[in-house]
Amino acid sequence: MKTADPELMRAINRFHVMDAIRRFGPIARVEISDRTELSATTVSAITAALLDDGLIITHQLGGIRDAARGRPRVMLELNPAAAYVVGVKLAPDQITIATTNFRADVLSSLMLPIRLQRQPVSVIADLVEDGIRRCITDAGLTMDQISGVCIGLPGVVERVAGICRASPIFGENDVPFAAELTARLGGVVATIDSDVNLVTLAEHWFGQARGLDDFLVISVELGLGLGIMHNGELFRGANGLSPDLGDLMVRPPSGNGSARLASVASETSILAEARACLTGTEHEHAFRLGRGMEKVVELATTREPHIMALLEHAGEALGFAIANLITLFAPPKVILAGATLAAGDALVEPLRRTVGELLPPSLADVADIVVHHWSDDIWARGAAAMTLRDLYGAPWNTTGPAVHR
Amino acid sequence: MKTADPELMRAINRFHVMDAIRRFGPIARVEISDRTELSATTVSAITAALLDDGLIITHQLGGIRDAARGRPRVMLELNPAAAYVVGVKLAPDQITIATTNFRADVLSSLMLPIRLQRQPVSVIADLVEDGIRRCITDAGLTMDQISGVCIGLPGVVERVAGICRASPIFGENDVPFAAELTARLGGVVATIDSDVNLVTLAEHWFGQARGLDDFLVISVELGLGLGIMHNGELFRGANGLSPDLGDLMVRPPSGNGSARLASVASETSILAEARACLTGTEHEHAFRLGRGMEKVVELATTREPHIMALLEHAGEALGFAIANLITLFAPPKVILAGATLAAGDALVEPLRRTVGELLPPSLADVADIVVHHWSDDIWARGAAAMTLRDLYGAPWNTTGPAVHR
DNA sequence: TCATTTAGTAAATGATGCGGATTAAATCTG
DNA sequence: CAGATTTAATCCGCATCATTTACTAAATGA
Repeated sequence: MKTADPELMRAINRFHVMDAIRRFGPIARVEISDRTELSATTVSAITAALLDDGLIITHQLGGIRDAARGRPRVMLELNPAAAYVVGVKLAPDQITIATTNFRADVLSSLMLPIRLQRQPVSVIADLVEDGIRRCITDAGLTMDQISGVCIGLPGVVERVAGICRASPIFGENDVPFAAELTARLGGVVATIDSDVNLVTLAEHWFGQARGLDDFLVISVELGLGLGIMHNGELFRGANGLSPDLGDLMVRPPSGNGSARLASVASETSILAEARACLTGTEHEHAFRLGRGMEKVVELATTREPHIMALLEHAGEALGFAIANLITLFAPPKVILAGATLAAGDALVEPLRRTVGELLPPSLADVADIVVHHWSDDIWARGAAAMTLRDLYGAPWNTTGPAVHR
Repeated sequence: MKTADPELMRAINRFHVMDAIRRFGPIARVEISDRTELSATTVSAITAALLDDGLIITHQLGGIRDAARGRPRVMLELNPAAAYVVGVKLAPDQITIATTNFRADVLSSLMLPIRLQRQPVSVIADLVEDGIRRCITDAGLTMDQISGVCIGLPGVVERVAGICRASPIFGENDVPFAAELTARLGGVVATIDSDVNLVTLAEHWFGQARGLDDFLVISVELGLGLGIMHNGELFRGANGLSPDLGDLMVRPPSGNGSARLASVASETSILAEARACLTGTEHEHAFRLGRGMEKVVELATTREPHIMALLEHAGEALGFAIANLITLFAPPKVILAGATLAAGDALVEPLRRTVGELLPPSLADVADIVVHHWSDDIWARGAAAMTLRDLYGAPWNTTGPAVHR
């Protein structure tokens, strides 16, 4: 049970101030005071401590002066150099890594197209470690300047325990991957999280859901993921487990029995089916080269009937699941993200149609379904943001209960 | 944005102390101090204020003395007479009302078997008002002693706005039922909430989920409801909407297309189908008398094939939905509640089997599915508890930031 | 009777947020 | 160009609160 003492008070208010500075860029103390509804005095005290700790910096010449009179505002912003973090995104066929500063600006990024599946955990950890070290060097930094590393991966992840319960990446279950990496990074703490949670946070911080406190993110990649933002907080299941959307059961395309969503609508299943129905055609070659998805996208633009039917089934299955999620959460926005969405309307149109058909009338218009095409390193940026989020809220150095120096 | 000030601190700690007293019955200050991790002094101060306000009372003669030496503990407990509240549960065919004291002990209860469907809102409000007044009188109280009224009803309810978005009870949507009743009760504030939320809270306070901070409640009555307890808090969708489980889409029994869960597994649908397949038999009469569910239960015990098949379909559909919910929330416990469960294993066994079949292996054992048969007035007790919960947390009289008198 | 033990309270201390007065730094005005 | 005005930020004093330390209360045990 968290007991409320003055220290907690300070921590809460400090977080609010940090959050306002992060969200509203260079911002004057008065405006922080307005937005947070804290008194000017309190804001002054907190920002003084933050400046003292080097977490924020002043930015004289405020630029736009709203009223031409009076003492000019001193703008405050995050000190980009206050901390550096690394974000990693693991996908079955590629590792993406990004180094960012305290403002979540990407300083360097790295993409390693490596097939991770079937590799032992230690090999994967080695690859990630090498990539992280390389990426840090690329950014002109050294390991001891790094405040934290966050690794996002598909599947069921228990963040607080640092354990990956199940993932297409690992052959085994219950992999303590956070500890595995922390051990390799010489004192730098690594955390893990579900990859969708990272996109969800990224959407909240930089993306289409800025300022929106309730929304869902559906990631459609080799696996399927669900991120839930609820009341401005990432929703995690009991024990901090992240749900795996692919494990949801849906109405199958054959119209008979039931099927796991992952077996109908994930990139993995789409590729497998596409390959099956294109065997013996001129297109088969692309699948052997690992260029299957490009071929599917290409054939979708030419409206190849088999592919269209296949994508329609996938879209309908996703629509079924999403309709149920909207029924449960009534979110004002649903964001679709992930590489598979390159297939475009052939996938998304049946999805929207199915959601429209299945949603109860009372919820017909609550959710705005949007597609967000993102570059790969943004996922890694989301991972970095996850670490920064902890740093912002952490009892930082002396910013805590006023250690006198 | 909620700013943290000393007053908030006090409110939080006061709530923790109240919660400890509520949960652990007669309890000494030392033990509160242990459990809440607040200092003995703080507990002393807070309990003094609570005593002063009459919210708790001392209970000398502590009873069991753990160590035979030392100054005896003074036990504290909720003052039953500190406040009285009324809980109401609306079902399509009956109104249940209960008056409780501050400890949520039921003082009087009332059950009105009235068919509410198709009645105009004002008529329903009149009926509820009359029932409330009657129930208060039965408890030996008067209206001005009542601190609050909470009405639970099936469907989609927006608690904070006091609006029922959609319900089988009302013919219309967006009914401002809370305002409707508050206007009739002469100053006593009425709130509304989804009926499952009330059971969920009741399970958390008095039921099978005491001390459990994550669990789901599935209510199977004329309608279907879902209650979610997450991190010790009732989970509500965006805008404070409560989800309606009946609107979820499931795999239909015919194995083709998809169907709304309510059309397969609610008591309404079960009765309709049972009536259809029993037309022309000796059993038909029971349905005309409105005794359909009793007849279904009776036939289930004799394993009548039609009924068994029907209940099996319903159980499978529920299992499908519940498997998906477990995938999403990974709750350690799922509680099934509601009148329809009287059908027993004919319904519950297929449900368990389906959940077992559909759950991904990684989640196979996380959730314990239990059935809870409850009497009707317990639902109303849950409604009362919902009001008490607000009272416990409210800035009470002078217990707030020390108004000097 | 008096030491011992446990429960509960009082006084002192320090952290915190807030309101009102004050200072700082610019523009406006005559 | 000097003083008035305006807006931003800070200083000072106060009230609240939780905590630590010392103390009192009320029982048992020797």
